[in-house]
Amino acid sequence: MKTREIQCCGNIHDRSNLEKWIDRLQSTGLKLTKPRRAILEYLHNQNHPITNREIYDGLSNNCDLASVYRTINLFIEIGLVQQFDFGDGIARFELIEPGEHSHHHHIICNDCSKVIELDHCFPDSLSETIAKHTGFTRITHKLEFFGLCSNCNKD
Amino acid sequence: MKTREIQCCGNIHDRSNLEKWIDRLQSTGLKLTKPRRAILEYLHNQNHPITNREIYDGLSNNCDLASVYRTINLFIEIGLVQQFDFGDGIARFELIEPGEHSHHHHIICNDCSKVIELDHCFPDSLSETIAKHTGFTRITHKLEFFGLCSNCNKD
DNA sequence: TCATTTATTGCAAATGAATTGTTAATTCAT
DNA sequence: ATGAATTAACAATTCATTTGCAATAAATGA
Repeated sequence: MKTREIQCCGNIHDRSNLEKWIDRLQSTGLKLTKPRRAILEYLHNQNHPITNREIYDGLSNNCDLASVYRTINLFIEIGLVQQFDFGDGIARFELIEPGEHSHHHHIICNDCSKVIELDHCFPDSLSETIAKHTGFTRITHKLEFFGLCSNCNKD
Repeated sequence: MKTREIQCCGNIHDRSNLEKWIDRLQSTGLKLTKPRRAILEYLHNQNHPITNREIYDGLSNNCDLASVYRTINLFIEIGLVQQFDFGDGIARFELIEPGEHSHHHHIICNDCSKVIELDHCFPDSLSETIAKHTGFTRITHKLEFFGLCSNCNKD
């Protein structure tokens, strides 16, 4: 397990396969509209979860804020986007690869809000134990880490 | 590690030591007002995290809603209360014992919203690994589980 | 290409959680 | 009991998010 550090000006994503997400959108039967394409492209250029307002601001005049909200909710429904909660009451969103292997969490600096994407997680055995003890099935989890980043840690 | 199942009509807390929380409140120098005492008592009678509105409704006429919000924020500041996020955009709160041993999470039914308190967590070594990999310090985490409870699982 | 159908957008207004300003009331120490 | 300081109530506000509706744009077939 390794950590993928995300830089502000870099991009860990393969930029060339934006088309893959457009295909995934169209394969659902939904229309490929100008706002949807723009939002998809904007999301694709990001390297950590962003808010609806950040999308709206980043797309100045291409799309109404309400449409961003509607589009993101739609993307979540069809499994294109995952929502993350960094504890500040503002939902954040990220394009998500299909299947299990996209599962990941983040660590957020309590001081400067820097975000690092993590590949670390606890073993499935924990969820299985909880399933046994509680009788719950189809168990998922939300997990985010918080702390002070190396910059903000300097006393 | 065992699971403490919470029943609707039972109460796992020792009801008699409400006084202990009142002491903790007064030891901070804050005034013990009627609303604060009522909120503390109401929290003490609960067995899982509750919303500000639930407190307000449960205290009909004893306290203004804005005062509930202010009081809960105060209780968080002085470490009497911990906030939990069940993913629906409404903050929930629970009285919290001082010290490490009160650390716990929950599993919430996606269907009926039933909540079970868990004593399970992953080992500290995970946080330590993340600390090493990211350079972050003072690492904490937010973790909640979701799934279908034994009642809602019946296909 | 054009018309038709249907989904989708933009705009404005509404919602709901949470916060805040201000004045009156209450707590606590004297 | 009295007075200073804190706190509560009330009303208004902020901010994220949702919704109703009329106008617009996308996909489909002629």
